Amino acid sequence: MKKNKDKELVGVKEIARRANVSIATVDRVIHNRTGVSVKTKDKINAIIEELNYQPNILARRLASKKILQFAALIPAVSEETDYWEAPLNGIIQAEAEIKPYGINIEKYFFDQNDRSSFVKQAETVLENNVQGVLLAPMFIEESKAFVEACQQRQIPYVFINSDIPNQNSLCYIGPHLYRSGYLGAHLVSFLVNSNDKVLVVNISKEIDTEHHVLRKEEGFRAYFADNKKNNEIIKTDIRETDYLSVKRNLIAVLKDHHIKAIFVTNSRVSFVAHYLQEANIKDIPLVGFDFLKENIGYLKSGVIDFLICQKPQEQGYRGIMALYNFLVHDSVVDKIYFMPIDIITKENYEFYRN
Amino acid sequence: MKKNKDKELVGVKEIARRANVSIATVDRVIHNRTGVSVKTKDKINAIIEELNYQPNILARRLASKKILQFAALIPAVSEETDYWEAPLNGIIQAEAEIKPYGINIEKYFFDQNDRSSFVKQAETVLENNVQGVLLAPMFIEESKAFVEACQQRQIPYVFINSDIPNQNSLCYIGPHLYRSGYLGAHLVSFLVNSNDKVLVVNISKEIDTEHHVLRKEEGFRAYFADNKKNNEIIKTDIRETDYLSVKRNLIAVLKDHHIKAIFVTNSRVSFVAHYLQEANIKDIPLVGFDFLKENIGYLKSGVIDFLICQKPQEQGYRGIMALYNFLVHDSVVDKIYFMPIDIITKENYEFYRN
DNA sequence: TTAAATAACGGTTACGTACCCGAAATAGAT
DNA sequence: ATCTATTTCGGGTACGTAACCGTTATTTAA
Repeated sequence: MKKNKDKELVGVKEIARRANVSIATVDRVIHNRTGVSVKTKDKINAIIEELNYQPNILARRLASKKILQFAALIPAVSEETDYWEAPLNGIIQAEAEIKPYGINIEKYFFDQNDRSSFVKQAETVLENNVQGVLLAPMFIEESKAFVEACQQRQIPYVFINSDIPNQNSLCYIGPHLYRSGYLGAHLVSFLVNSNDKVLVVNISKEIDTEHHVLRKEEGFRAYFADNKKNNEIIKTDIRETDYLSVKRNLIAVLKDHHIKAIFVTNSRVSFVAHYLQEANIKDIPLVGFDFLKENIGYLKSGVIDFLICQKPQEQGYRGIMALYNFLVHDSVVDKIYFMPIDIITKENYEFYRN
Repeated sequence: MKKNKDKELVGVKEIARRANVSIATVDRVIHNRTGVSVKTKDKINAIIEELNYQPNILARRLASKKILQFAALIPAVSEETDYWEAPLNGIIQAEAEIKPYGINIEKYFFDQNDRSSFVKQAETVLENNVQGVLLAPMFIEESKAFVEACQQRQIPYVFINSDIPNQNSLCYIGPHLYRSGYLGAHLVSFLVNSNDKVLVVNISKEIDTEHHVLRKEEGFRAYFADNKKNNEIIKTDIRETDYLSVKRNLIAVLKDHHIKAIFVTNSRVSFVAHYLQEANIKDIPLVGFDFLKENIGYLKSGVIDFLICQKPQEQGYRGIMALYNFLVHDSVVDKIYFMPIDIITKENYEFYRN
């Protein structure tokens, strides 16, 4: 079974010749359109199989003037957090890369704090008939409804940043939340002694539905349990995302407990850092998430010791490329692609790429 | 100055029409071939400028049957270390991605311990006239000679894994050695107390010329100096890369000094781990480099605490893509692309991509 | 002045695929 | 058997660019 390296320039023309039919007929079976008898269809398929025919993508995309339309349905960058700037940049990067090959990407932004804005944008996506969708399924039920509509229209869709299992998505690209919390605990354990009290801080308007926050905390606690560390773990939920609320809450908790390290389960860690700096508290190590500008600032100044990051930009990039590879090269894509769990410190942040 | 979004389908035909010349003439000035008067040439160039003409890559690569030949000149995977398997995989990955667009990559392997094998392979590259070269310039002088030959032939070349500055390479893609040693020291500092003795281990046949090893040690020491830590830093150079030599050396050093942590400056850290395990030494933390199978084994079992890694696979991938983007899309590429300095632990290694 | 060489350019085909349009073959209806 | 549908298929053009080859205009040499 030797490879036919140099012989791999078989095209529809050769297939047509061997099958004693015209190019048009071959084209019909390739795109399994109607108008071909079963007999010739089988014959042509056999030849395609035998020759291991690979369509020339260049010629294909050149000939078919149609350009593929992708939709990216993600949260808008808000004043609250510019986290979503990163995935957006990844999407833009992918767009630049595959635009020459006839792909266009339309972005649809919704408000993370407003379910209805998601629904509205989702409807717009369906109206502008697109061939592929990338979305951040933050609102579970609404997302389920949306992807069902996609399924009916045979539109493939990929999830990024958080997953909804068993929804027939083309794939999920994002973090393993539990394990990132687990790693967070590992890092914290470097910074405390046994029996030191540790504080977990959740800052989110919708803590109960935000699986991000919940699963990370779960992983965090699991680490201490698994490693038989008996540090006491205090926890505080802060449901208002403005600085003053965070501050008020922290003052109360730190007064009640002699905390030796703080773990913040999301990117709002900069609020905590802000408070620690303001209160001139220097002996409480701080670990949090995400490569945001403010967070990096506190990392540089030493207020934050570790940031855990999961390449949000690459998530956007890979999400688009998954659609592209599936639709254009029709290659198979991994159902789940967990992003690496990166550890950012003062010493390596300048080399990090989100 | 509004973008001409929908109007971006100007081709040579339109240019020819506006310039009152034939398509062929336009083609001549685009590829600045001879046979065009200065006057018409200028006119056509002006129109190209004005219309912001972007050649259609699909049509271009389809029409010009010529396929670009790239050469990858890297060390062979040896029994000593399979480090170079990773860059090779990255190269193969890039190859698969751009093969449909008419790029072929020939791999040339040399023996890291044999300069002459490098020279020989380099000559072969020059004979098989290629359009772009990716190389690991391990042997400085020989590499300089080679890239000079490339320059004469107008062949662009990129360095990976280690750099030789001021050699007009298209770019360098690889680690910042000094900073990775610096980070290594930071990690070690988590594992020791002040005044603990720390051991630096260099394992390499050519320590004096291996800037990898040297610059990392430099960065390592700098961290302790910068942070006013007065841990004593012992250092041992092991110039034989077999396990027994390493073991003998370690026994001697550990007997003379009361070492509290070990930092190995390259991927041979598994030898040290092997010894620590064999000797049943469990209280000496170990930090080293690279995501190799043996290293990961010791990371899992807890003998190695941290691995620092710089995505060798991605280095290969990006190196090829730099050539591709330069030659096919003629886009500008960054002169230097430092890889992120990744921290691998027991908790996140499964998600790491080399 | 004429032939020859060179410069400047146009016509045309080819690349591999998509798809329209019409022709031939077959089937069905009367 | 004749006529109309329908199925099945081939011819041909288009996509945007590359490059060969031939033609005309211009210059140089003899």
